[in-house]
Amino acid sequence: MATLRDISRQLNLSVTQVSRALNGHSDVSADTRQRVVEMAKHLKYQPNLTARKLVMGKSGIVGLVLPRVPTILQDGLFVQIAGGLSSHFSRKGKQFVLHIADETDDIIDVYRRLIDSGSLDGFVVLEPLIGDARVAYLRERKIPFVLHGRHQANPDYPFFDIDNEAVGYRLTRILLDQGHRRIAFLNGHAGRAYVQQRQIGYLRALTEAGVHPEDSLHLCDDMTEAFGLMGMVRLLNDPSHMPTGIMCGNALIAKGVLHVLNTLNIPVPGQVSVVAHDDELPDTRTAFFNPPLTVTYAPLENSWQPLAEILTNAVDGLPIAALQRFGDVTLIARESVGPPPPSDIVTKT
Amino acid sequence: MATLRDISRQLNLSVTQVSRALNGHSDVSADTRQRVVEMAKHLKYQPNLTARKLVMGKSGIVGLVLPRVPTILQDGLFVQIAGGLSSHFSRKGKQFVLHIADETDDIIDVYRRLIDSGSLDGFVVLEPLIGDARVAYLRERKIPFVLHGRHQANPDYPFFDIDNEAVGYRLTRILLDQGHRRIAFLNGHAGRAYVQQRQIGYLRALTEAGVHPEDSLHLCDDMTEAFGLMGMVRLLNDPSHMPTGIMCGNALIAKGVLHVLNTLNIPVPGQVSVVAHDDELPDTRTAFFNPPLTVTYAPLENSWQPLAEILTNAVDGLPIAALQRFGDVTLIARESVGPPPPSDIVTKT
DNA sequence: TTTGGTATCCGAAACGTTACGGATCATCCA
DNA sequence: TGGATGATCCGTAACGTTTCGGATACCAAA
Repeated sequence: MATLRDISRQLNLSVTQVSRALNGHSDVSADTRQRVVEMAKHLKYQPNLTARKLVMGKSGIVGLVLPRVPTILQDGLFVQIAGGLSSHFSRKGKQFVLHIADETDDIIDVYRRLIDSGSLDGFVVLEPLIGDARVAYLRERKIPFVLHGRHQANPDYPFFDIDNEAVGYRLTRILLDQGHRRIAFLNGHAGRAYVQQRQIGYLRALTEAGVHPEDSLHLCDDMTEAFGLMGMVRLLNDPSHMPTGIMCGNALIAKGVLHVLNTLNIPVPGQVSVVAHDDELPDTRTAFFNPPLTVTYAPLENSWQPLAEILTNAVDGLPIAALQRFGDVTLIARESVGPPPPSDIVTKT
Repeated sequence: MATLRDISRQLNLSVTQVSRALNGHSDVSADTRQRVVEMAKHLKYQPNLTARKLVMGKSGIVGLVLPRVPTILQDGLFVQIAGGLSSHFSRKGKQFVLHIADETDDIIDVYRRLIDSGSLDGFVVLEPLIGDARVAYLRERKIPFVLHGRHQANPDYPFFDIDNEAVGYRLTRILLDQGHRRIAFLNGHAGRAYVQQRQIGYLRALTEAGVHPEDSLHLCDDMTEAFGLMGMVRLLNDPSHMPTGIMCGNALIAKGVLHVLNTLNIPVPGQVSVVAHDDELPDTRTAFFNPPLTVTYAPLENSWQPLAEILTNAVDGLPIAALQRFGDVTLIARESVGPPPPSDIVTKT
């Protein structure tokens, strides 16, 4: 509860000078600064964020708005996201708040209220859609934000993303290089930008290899185990077109796919090879799948720190170049990939 | 971005009067008030919360601190809690923020930092332990808070709770009234206050009925389906003491219990009767259990509004009498309860 | 006419911080 | 020695709101 004024009186200094000392300004002597800092510690001084915000126009608080109906929030993921962002922001001296929007509210209205109330400096935006309305609104109002992912190829706004086209391309190439020609892709929900980008990579790899893409082999749905189950069943229903390679948009889908294959005693990778992208979702360890899964690996966990850094920089007004970053994707080869069965090789050549 | 000053200039009034008009004070004429309100609407005036809180000393923000390791956070529950509280608080004109504490941090330190930064007016405290350290700390610092549950019988702090002793008592009575004498209670984690209170109700009902409680029939563990499974298996391992009635602390436990009974083809309620307390956890509909479950019913969902109201009142300094409320518990009789098998009745009488 | 009351309004201060422009003093070079 | 330079400091204003005490005008009662 101590104020700058308290410190200044103890030290026979002006409030101004104390403020400058504490904020690391230049025209304050080393000696004075030290005395101020010590006295601040002694009096347990905590800057009053409210007052600071009133004069600076910034609150030091950033937020995340999530819809109440959790599409991405299976199991512990929600906590992981909120916790990860929260701790990295607090490390940067920012408060992070999470706002759960009522399902009945228009999401843009929620942002509008939050912005108008003037207590948030910026936002983290998750799961961008193609042509995302939130992005459009935040850009229009010139509110700092950072996108987890992108919603167009070369954006002029801050983002952290992995190269999803490369993910699609590499997964496809793993299978192509083994000789597979009929490769299915159980991708994510159609509206998502990264889904589209991965599809582009997938198609590019196929056409490069002279394989004509088949629409029936590219399935889009929510990235759940259920989709993996249903999708795999659907593929099996058309034996003549049965693919020999399966790409899964995430580990949950792969779980469903493998469940079906294991249940039907279809050998993996003897008859069908499976690869996936692995975000390292909670309780989903691809290393312990049956068989252990070959994946492109980019833990979501690695996103929180860059997102926090980028948004912090965006709020501080750094140039756009400092606000765009890519995350690493590594390839982990395990035991779920092999050449296609001989019969299929013959069929194709 | 319009300020009080803007309105006052348009209307040839003082800033003071505009403020008073907008805040419903008394000494402002009806005519003036109307003009002010209209002008405010016209200029899209939004009160600057920062300025307001600076002068009033309150931030209008309340919070919830949760540990990152989610004990209570199975699946969608977390979102339900945060969303429910959030929307009810915003209806009361308060902002609600959620803070996920790092698992490494001492929880009290987290509260300390949050309080010292001065941006939170009060807290919602969930899952109180017996002799809860958070409660002690908040009381010591005289920070408003509301407890979901109590951690002692007649507390002098704000809380919302159901009568857990009655829950224990009523569940036990349902079974006693049918003639059961060996009644097991798969209760919750031992440190929790409500667990203790339910145990008290359970014991009271038993002794009232002249039944001597057996320690081996009262099991405590986390309220999960796994506990239901394990607990039921444990009970079955001692056939001589096999209970004819099972009480479950929540629906998840009951799910596990019924899973075991169904798998072993033990008829419910023919051989064993099962009752539970039902919080209406996400994805857990006791009406559709096999058989449909007789429960004491008190949806968690009903807690968020009273909690928001009570904390709001506490922050506003209302007397303690206005800050303690009980939630309703209703009894829903379904098909999981019947008399014990004849052999057992004979044995007992 | 005076007094008192009531309804309506206003100016100034305060909340705690930062930004701006200027002040003071010693030092240094011409 | 005069004037410029740089280091260090300070007073004041500002952010937008609420509150406090007092002002004004009007009307009824004495």
